[in-house]
This record gives sequence, structure tokens and C-alpha cells, in this order.
Amino acid sequence: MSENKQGGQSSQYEPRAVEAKWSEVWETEHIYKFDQGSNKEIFSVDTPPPTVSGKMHIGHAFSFSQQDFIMRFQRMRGKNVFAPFGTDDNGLATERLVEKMNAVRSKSMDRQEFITLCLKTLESIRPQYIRDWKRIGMSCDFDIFYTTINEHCQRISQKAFLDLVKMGRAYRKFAPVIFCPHCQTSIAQVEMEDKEKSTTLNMIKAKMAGGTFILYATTRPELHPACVGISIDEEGDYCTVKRPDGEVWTISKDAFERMKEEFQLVLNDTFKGKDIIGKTVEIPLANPVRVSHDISAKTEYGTGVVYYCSYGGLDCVEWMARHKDAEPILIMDESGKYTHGPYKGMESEEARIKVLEDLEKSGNLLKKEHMKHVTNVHERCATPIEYVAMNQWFIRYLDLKDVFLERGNELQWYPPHMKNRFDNWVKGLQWDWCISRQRFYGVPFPVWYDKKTKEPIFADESLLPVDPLKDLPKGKSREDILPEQDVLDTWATSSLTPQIAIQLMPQSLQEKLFPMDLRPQAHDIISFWLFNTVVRSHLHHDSLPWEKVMISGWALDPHGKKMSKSRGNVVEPQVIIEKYSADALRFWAAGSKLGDDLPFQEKDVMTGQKFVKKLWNAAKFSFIHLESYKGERPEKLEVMDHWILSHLQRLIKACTETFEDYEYVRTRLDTDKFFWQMFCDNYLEIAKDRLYTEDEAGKDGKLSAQFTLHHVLLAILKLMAPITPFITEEIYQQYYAKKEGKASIHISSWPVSDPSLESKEAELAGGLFLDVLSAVRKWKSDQNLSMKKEVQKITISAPDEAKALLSLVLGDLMGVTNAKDIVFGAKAARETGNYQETKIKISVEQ
RNA sequence: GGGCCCAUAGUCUAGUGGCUAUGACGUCGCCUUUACACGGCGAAGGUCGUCGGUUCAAAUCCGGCUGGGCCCACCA
Repeated sequence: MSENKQGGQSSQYEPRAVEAKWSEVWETEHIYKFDQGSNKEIFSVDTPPPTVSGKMHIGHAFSFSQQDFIMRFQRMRGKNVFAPFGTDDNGLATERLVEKMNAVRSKSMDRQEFITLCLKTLESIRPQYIRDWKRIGMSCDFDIFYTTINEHCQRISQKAFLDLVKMGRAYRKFAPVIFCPHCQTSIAQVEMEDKEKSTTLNMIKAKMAGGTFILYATTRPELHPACVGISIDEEGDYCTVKRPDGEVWTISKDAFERMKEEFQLVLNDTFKGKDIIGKTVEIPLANPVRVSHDISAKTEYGTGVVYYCSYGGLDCVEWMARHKDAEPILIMDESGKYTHGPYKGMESEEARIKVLEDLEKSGNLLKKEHMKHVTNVHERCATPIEYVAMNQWFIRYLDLKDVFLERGNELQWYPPHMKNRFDNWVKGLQWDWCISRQRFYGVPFPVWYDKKTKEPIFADESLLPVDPLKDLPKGKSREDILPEQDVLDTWATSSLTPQIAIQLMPQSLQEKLFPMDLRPQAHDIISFWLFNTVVRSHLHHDSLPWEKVMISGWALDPHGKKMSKSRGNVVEPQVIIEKYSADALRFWAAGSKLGDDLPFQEKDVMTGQKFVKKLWNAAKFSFIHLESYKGERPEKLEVMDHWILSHLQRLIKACTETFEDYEYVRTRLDTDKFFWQMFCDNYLEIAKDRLYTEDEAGKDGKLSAQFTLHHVLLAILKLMAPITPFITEEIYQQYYAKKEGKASIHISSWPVSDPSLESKEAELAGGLFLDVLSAVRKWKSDQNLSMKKEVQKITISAPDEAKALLSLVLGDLMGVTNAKDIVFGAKAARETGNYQETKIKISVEQ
């Protein structure tokens, strides 16, 4: 290659080739291997297993990079880093992906066939998916690997479930769950989102004993056949009112005030809600119910009368829980269709139209009011969710809310305010944890039921993992039992990641690894993954799962909006890496404080790319001048060398302290600034004069500069190594690796500040030096002159103490300003930058 | 409705009591300078959201307001 210059080294940095090269070397040389035999202090990380979705997205790249900064820092600090890597590949997300990729529907397939298809599909995409994580430079030990569907995880998950059964913490109950009629499965609360829909609020009248009517309003009229009750506020004021045609209605007093004009109502009689409790109401299209009191009924809303169905919404579910005597009327099956009477086979939308027609015909529909309201929909298909009752397994934990709050207090949160989200969630908990899912693909419950007694039969622990659909309990035949069909909630398994990862290690190590040091994750799943893991660890081990949590923010689009496929503002990290390099993307990810969201701006990645190239060029320059350097320390340091070394010591201290507190952004900002301004723009320019010197007289000055160059560049590389691991490795390997006897910069030691290199005097002299240099540069700029332009004489007027300091650095000052002479005198005119305490002026003669 | 976070030049951002308020991108002028023109030097650009308080001193601490964002709840 003709563009190759000195040393046969290509003058251009080629990130693609270099990053691919080091990825491979790190893997084949096991650079990030957890050392099982070591006595070094362990730093164990409960790394998040990303959900296999085909491709890593930019939010992953953002938060995983931040985790990796910490892991790399701790490794360089001498810790034995335990960083497993897992993939989360069970649950609905995976089912959806497999259905989409293979154009199938799980529910219309044979169950075993679908499971086989899931496993096969995952096998084909998982390796590529994991490659994305290696590509951004995750320094996990990829040999400590799990997938949440593999045997190891299934065994641990099933064992933990059986333990909960023994403790009396797991129980089975017939109860409503959130159900998606489109996907025909129960879903988790986290899978719901709000969506505003236009609909009608319908006012209905129902006949009461004595020929009067009670009024209620509903947005879900199609659930009439499932009406289980009517409630009012027993302490509220209600009334009967008369219409012009003589019909008598019962509504709240508040409602009367609002409705009297529209319906020309005349007040008939007023009374308290309790006066009508127990009265029978003939609900249209349904069985009669009795009026009851309920805390959710308020006279100021609607008509002050509420009708409840099984199940119209969470309010109805809660109502049923409070009214134990009411029997649910189940009108929807697992296909999301109605099973009752004339509406059989219809879905909600269709039934709503039909029911309204029927109500109108029977004269029970008084009014349809168009309105917009927010409904819960399934995030994946935008279908409004339903509540359907089924047999479910739960983990009983509502009694432990205070304990969980205390666990939250024991945890160290980075950043601290993220604990509020945890507290907020725990305080708001109202339901035990439903851990069963009516799906095909997941970890099965290790449970069968006796056909006769319906009692559960639990699997023998020594035989785990089991699949009740295939396996049989000891001593039973297929005819005796019914297998549990449900699978475990994916969170029920992923809440065990510390145990899953640690149990991949020999028994002797397991105790040392638990509790772990750190859980890194993003803030969106504090109430799920983080909370659930705390729950499981408390229940199974009476301990926190880890000492600390670090919570990353989100990557947003350039305007600060959430990225989503539907908005079309998604940025693919693979494209960015291809265009700019993984280092550049990581440099961007280091640009916000931990926990803060960061808008993705391509220009910020470009800034990272420029840093990488600048580092490459600065190193190239340095190595040219270090060829003759043998590693010796000069007897006496030049003042300007001492100046930058002194600043470097402060930088090292600051970066170390802040990195310990997970504030990697300080290291990025401070080191970047130090590198660019202090090292490149100033120090290298200052040192050039001495570095290019070949004669004997300048030997000492050159050696001092070489020592400094060697030292400062190495420190910069190491400080930036956790953030930009590829370029720093590439440069390190070209020069430092052999000298330090390390296979990789990433297992070399983090810099330690050296007090002998600090000098207040040198820092002061250097500061004045830069003031003068800046003034000279400004003068040259004003004259439209090249910075290299030689000048005859620079006159400096300054107080004595400044003169004394500047006289220490006149040689370098002459070199960098290319001045033939520098004198102290009175006739200077131009002010330098530092006019606070030391009034310095200069003038320049061409 | 409850909780939390945020508000600094055109844009993103640093700065948790005291320097002339940081850096980058963008803008303008100049410099082919032998590591780098994806560079260098210089310039313009900010009443640090708003009102009040604490203090010798506030972008920084406290309170009110306004505007954004996130989570939870409600939504007959």
C-alpha cells in the first residue's frame, strides 16, 4: 500500500477491521474470563439477559455500554469480574417473534410442534443476536451463558416454584386475568398501554320493584349479560325524579342537578343511598340483581349508580373481590368470543353494536353520548384487553410490602432517586403476583392434578426439569392425572437470574458470588425485573440479591421523543456502528449521566468518531518520537512537562473517584477535554520543539518530553479504555503491551496518581505560559499569519512573581511561538487572558 | 389526582454556594502547520424558564408559578 508511511503502519485508522480483530482476539484469548481459581476480590454482576428479538436496538446499545464501562473499570481496578451473559427467550415476546418469522399462529398449531418451531427458530437467530452484543464490545464472559428456556434455567425455575409451594407462598386460585382477545392469551400488566378511543357513553335504565327505574351509564354495554351487581353509595344523597311522561327514575341528587334540564325532570323524593339497598333490579338482557353499597360508587359521577360485570375492567374485578357473595357470570372464553345467548360467537366490538340495538328496541337505552376515553390495549396489537377468569397460580406477597420497602432501603441505588419508583410501585401493589400464563412456550409448571380429587401433584425435585405434558409423576399413569397446561410467567424465571448465573459455577464458588455486587438495568423495568428479583431473593434466601443497582436511562430520538417502530424514528445501532464504529457509539453512550435519558444525535457519534481518529493520530505522532525512548525517568523534568503531568495526576484522581460512583460521564468529559486541549492542542505543540531536537545539547529536554509523552498518553489510553475499548487496545498493543507485559489494556491496571509528579509551581507557570501563548496566537490570528510564522521579539510586562515563573519556561515559549527573542519589559500592549491577579501584557514584533 | 425527573447560546450538554458559566455541533474570519483539514488559531452567540426567599455571595440551597418528560392511579 502506497499510503503506508513510517514503520509500515497505515496512516489511516480503519475501525471496522480493527474492531473486528480485537473482538476476536478478546474472545479467543479469553480476556474477560472469570477466574475461578483466583483469590482476587470478586465483582459480580447480574447482567441483564436481553430478550431475543432478532436485533439489538439502540436503547440496548446505550444501557449495555454503560454497564460495560463499569465492568471494564472494575476489571482494570484489579477485580475478578463475574459477568455472565444470558438471553431471555421465553415468553410472549418470543412467541410473537416466532409467529411473525414463520407466518404461523401458535393457537392454531399443535402445541409441541409450535414449541419445536420456537426452539428451532431461536437456534437460528440467537448466534447472530449475541454477535451484536460482542460487536459493541460487551466484556462479558460469554462462556458463562444461559438462555432462560434451557434446562438449567427450567430446573432452577421449577425448583424455586416448588420451594414456594412448600413455604405456602405459591397458591392456585380461580381469578380474572388480563387477556388479549386477539392474541388469545393472558398478558402481563407491563404489556398494556393506554390508547385514546372514541366511543359512546350509554345511559341505561333498569326496572326496579314498584315500576320505577334506576339509571346507570356505561361504556361497555355489551357486558350486560354478565352483569353481576349494581352499587350505590349508602351515605350518598339519592332521589326519585319524575319525567313529563310520568316515568319515575332513581339517580343521585348530583345527577339530578345535571340532568334535570335535559330530561325535564321534577324532583319527587330524596333519601339516602342505604334506603334502596337490597332492592331488586331487572337488568336488561340479564338476570336480576340487588342494589348494594360499594366504596367505588360516588354520587358525583355519572348517575351515582354503577353496574358491574364479570369483567368490564379492573374496577369490576375489584368489586367482585369485595362482594364475595356475587357469582361471576363468565361470558367470554379463551378465544376472546362471547359464549352466551344471542351474542354467542361475537367479539366485544360486534357485540357492543348488537347489544345497543337490542337495548334501544327494548327502550332501555336513554342516551348515547359520544366521548373520547382512554382504554387499556395490548401494546403489540392495539386490541383492547379483556378481563377473563381462569385458574391461576399466584405468589402470595401482599403481606410483605413493608419488608420489600425495607429491602429497597438496604439497596444502594445509582442514581439514588430511582428508589422512588421502587417505593411507589411497592406501595401501590394491590394483587398477589400471578405467575401462570395460558401460553405454549415457556417454562412449564412441574405440576399435575389428580383426576378424581383435582388436588395438585408436584414433581419430584430430583427429576427436574419436567414437562407435565410429556412426563408423569412417580407411580401414576396417564389415566390418573391431568397435566398443568399453563407455563410460568417469564418474570418468574428471569427474577432468578442471580441464582441462574451463579449455579453455573462450582459449588465452592457459589457462596462467594451471592449476594452479587451489582444489578445494572434500565429504569423501565424497575417495577418488574428489579422488584421481582428482590422478591425472589427475599423469599428464597432472606437476602438482597445484590448490594447495588445502577439504573440506565433511555435512548431517545433527536427531539427527545421515545423511539418506536410506529413513530418510525428508530435508529439501528448496527448501521451506526458500520458507519462510525462501536467506539464512537459507546462514546455517545457515555455522554449522559447515569439514569438520564439521552437524545440520539448523529453528530454526537461523529464527535466520538473524531475523538477516536484524533487519538490514533496523537499516538502515531507520539510513537515516532518514542522510538528512541528506553523507558528511563529523567533526573529533572522540564517545567512544562511537569505542568501536564501534574494536571494528569488530578485527572486520574477525579476519574477514579467518580467512576467508583458510576459517573463514567465525568471520565469521558474530563479525559476528552484533557486529551484534546491540554495534550494535543497545547502540550504536543510545546513539546515538538524539544522532541525534534537531535543534538546532544538538547538531550535532557528531549528525554523529559519523551518520559512525559509516554506517561501521559498511556494514562489517557487507560482512562478511556472502558469507554472506547477498541481504539485504546489497538494503540496499547502497538507500543505499551510488551512494555507492561499485558495481553490486553483491559486487564492492565487502572492508573494511580503519583504525588511525586504533582507540582503547584509548574501548574502556575504553565497557566501563565498558556496565557502568553494564547495572546501571541491571537496576535498572529489578527495579522492573518500562520501560527508557525517566526517573530523577532516578544515583550512581556508582568508582576515580578509572574516573571519569575515565566522565566522558568522561556525556552519552550520561544519554541512554540517561534520567537527569536522574548524579553521582559514595560512597553507591552496586549492583555493576556489572566488579568485577575497577575496583569500580564505582551507585544509582538514581526 | 399521586410520585419522580428535567428546564443553561440555534441544537445537545458540563457545572450542587465564590474563577471572565464548560465542551461539542452549527455560524463567521484566518492559517496548506512536517500526528491529524474528520485539523489548528481566533471571533460572534447566554438577563443559566419565571417570581420570591436564604446568604457578604445563588445557575447552584429553599418556596411558589410556568413549561416539558416518565411512572402509578382514575376514567359508571
